Amino acid sequence: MTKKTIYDIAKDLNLAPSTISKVINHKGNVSDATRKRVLDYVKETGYVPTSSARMLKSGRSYSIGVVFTEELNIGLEHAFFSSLLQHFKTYAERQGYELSFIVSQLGNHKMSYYEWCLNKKVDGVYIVVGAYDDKGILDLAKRDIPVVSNDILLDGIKTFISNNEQGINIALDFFFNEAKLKRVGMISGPLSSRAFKMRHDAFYKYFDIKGLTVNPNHIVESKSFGFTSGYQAMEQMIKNQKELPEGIIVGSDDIAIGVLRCLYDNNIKVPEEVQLIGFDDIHSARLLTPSLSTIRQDTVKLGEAAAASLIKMIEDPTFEVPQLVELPVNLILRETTKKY
Amino acid sequence: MTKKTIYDIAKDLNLAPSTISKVINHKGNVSDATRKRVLDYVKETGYVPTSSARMLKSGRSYSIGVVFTEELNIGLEHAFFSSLLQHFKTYAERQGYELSFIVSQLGNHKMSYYEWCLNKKVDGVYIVVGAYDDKGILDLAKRDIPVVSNDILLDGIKTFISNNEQGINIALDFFFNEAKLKRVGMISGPLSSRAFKMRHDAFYKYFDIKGLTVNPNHIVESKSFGFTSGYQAMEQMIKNQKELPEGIIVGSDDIAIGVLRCLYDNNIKVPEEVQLIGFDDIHSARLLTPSLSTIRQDTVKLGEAAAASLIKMIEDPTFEVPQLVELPVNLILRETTKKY
DNA sequence: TTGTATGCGTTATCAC
DNA sequence: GTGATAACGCATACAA
Repeated sequence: MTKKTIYDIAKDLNLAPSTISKVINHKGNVSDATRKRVLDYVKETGYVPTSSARMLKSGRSYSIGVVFTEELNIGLEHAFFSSLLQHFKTYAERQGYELSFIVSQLGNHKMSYYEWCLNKKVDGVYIVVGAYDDKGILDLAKRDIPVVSNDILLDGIKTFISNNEQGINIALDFFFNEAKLKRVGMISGPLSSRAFKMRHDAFYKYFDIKGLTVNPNHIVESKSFGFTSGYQAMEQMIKNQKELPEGIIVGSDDIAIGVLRCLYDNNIKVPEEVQLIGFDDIHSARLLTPSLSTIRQDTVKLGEAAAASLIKMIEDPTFEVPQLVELPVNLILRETTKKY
Repeated sequence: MTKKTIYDIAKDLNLAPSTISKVINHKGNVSDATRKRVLDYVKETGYVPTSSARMLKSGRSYSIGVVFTEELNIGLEHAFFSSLLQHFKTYAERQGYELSFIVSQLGNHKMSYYEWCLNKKVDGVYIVVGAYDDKGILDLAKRDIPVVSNDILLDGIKTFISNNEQGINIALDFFFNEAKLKRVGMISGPLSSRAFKMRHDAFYKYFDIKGLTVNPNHIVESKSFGFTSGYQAMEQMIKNQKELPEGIIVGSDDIAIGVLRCLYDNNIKVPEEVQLIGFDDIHSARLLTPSLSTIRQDTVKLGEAAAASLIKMIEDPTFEVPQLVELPVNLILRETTKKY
């Protein structure tokens, strides 16, 4: 099967190519009769315009470039970001947009993110995960192409993230007001990551406002994003002193899973001796034993908000999107915290 | 910034557009001097050919369409398939190919998978997960476009999957020969899925060959793919009789996690009373407590083999790929089995 | 070795 | 309301 063109259609229908084009694009004046003839023919034969020709002519592509920086090679296996991408994708596709991963090599041409965008004529860019030292992203942010992100905070990029401070606050409120704990600590993620930094700072701010003092032995920074570094961070906290915190907030669920295992291996009962609250609510959080209490980020809303705004920006360049949108989170109480 | 064309370059350099094109595509005869002039200019200005024009002219796109059927809406959050996609993607990108999710609507045009492929002029198709009742996939398989899959078995699609029978065999060998168990059962996934059916059949075949008899009370089919259905399947097996199997093979890790929890809730010790072997080795299998023994599928090799073959098929249409390639699996012993 | 001309399938601007 | 016709940016056969 070789592809039909509007020329073929025009010939078959005894019309001019331009008329076909008008019908397909709902433009110009065409009589109802011919319109129907064309539409019927199109439906019957399943004709679809060739996008490359259309792109070439119109400069639009109905496609969105996706930047998914592969931190530590976890890439799409990283549950939280996969989920974000999943929901962004679903929303965008419903609006008729297609997603393409941005790559830095096409055929045998090397190129920057921005060049790639120019080249593929993508309408906008979605950064799921990005590194702050990624030159390509810095460059992209300065250009006039619409860019949204669920991760990175940068001038020129519209960011949709969770309200990290609120999350930490409700978790601490739980520990102090509900659970009436005295000793509360934190195992944060690597502070080079903005989100972890925000959670870490929110923790200190809360203590500050409430007039509490942070016990430095109860604060450990996990060196990386995963299980192993979480395990090590907890080991370190155990070594730090004899008196552990009664409650620990962990920077992310991924890290919390390592923390949980370390506690188990050291025969420290959760939640009886130590209560744990993670962050994210990744899929496996509820599957663990004990299942993980955590601060849930709404990946559906996060992904959809990013998608909706990007599409608006694309379709109406005058549309103003705030630089930063913070969505509320909520506390999910499971088995790593006690019932009150 | 408006995009430069080979025309602009030609003008700036006092050359003909075609000369520029030749240099860029490493074709035809160009003097070293002019080649260098052009190359330098290109490097300096960061010129990149417009892909739509190039596609329109050459009919190639250096891109691969991805079908990722969203079973039960888990989509990219499904750890096993995400992992497959991840590795396929990495390999394909290294070869200069780009991945695009196949959608059924572009702008305001509805279309079939195949029409989409024609439209986007993708060079080939990769089906990560597909449903057998998906008309679009059935249609695609009949066309002359190269299609590979890591899931679905269909004429016209080259499939790369794990050797399910081998997996079941080594697991059963472990239970019978190493662990010397007498009672071994299975909680299979939904048999409507080909892979689960293969694992289920391999189980029976093994018993048959060894002259063993299957205790029907020790076989349960999980109704779905996830935690909850695994939990329910195990509950049912417990209700079935007083004497549980000493060893259970579970159709997938996802299901096994539910099984594990059910055992925990019923105060049945793993691995002391019941030993468990899952299938897949998803990322979280090793993070559980107890960590899950499982039959590991090599998602790296699986994804890469599919990518490598697809690209070969694209670049050399005469290249013959076997209809089905089965890759070896291996048994990962963790904490849901005893040490021997 | 280099330049010219043509066409890929559309869309858009005009005449008719 | 409809139909020529010229771009869009590139690749390629062919002429110079």
